[in-house]
Amino acid sequence: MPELPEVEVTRRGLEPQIAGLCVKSVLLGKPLRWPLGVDPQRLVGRTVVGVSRRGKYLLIALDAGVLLIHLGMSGSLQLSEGPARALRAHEHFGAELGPRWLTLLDPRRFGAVVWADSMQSPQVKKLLQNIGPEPFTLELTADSLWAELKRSRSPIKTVLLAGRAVCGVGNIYASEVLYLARIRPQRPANRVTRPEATRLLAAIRSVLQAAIDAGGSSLRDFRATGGELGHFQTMTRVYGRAGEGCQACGSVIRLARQGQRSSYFCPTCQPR
DNA sequence: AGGTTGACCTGTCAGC
DNA sequence: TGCTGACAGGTCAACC
Repeated sequence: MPELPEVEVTRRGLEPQIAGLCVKSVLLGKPLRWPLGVDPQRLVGRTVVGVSRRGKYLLIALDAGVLLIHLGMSGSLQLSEGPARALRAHEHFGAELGPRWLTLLDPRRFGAVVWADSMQSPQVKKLLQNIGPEPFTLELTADSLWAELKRSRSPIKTVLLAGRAVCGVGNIYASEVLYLARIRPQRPANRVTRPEATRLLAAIRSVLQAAIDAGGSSLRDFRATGGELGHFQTMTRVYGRAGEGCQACGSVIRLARQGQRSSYFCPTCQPR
């Protein structure tokens, strides 16, 4: 589930609540995508310095080392008051931070919790090396985005999901972004025009910012760290709306399969 | 090398 | 009610 907005909503909720707190205990549940990479006991005694984000990874910086957390398809972090307690169903990581208890709830277990001694560690570099520029950085421009798109003949939707041209755009927001930019998801990336690249970058920023402001999308189970549901899913213009009328022109929104993912688009507003 | 496909895992829902 | 298959927000290794 979690795309960049959900991860960012999580980060914003988490950082002020855990910065400065000391790790008192750690519990592990079933294995996730990768092993933790450290004896949980070595985390005990460390202090949280800050929480940042790179793409869809959350980075919890400790006074020694860093925890990388990925929410996968179904993960969310929950923070509650009170001491450590046993992990419940689908909770696969728990950390007692000062007076609080942080858990990763992830039914499908596509998520990850990885410890590294620093951001320079080979494992961290490997995990983060293929992540493209952050959507809100100034170094990402219509020109640089267009140059990246020129390099691929794959469908533009596929290229957005790959995260090399720009990171953080997942399956929901890719459909929304391409609708706003008026580009058909199936269009080969290298046939996106320069004016379209300008619209595309504006759409990426606009859609992701709106989703962050809305607290993310809670299609099934996403919740912010305090348990709040996001409501961007009620604001989508095409995602999940096959058969409905386009808000702009009234054409029937279509569903197409690309790879194993669903894409939604307006056949009139988004030319091939 | 770039592009495509399947695999990972579990829950939910529609259809029979 | 119970079974089966399709589908779900993301990567990543293995193949053409």
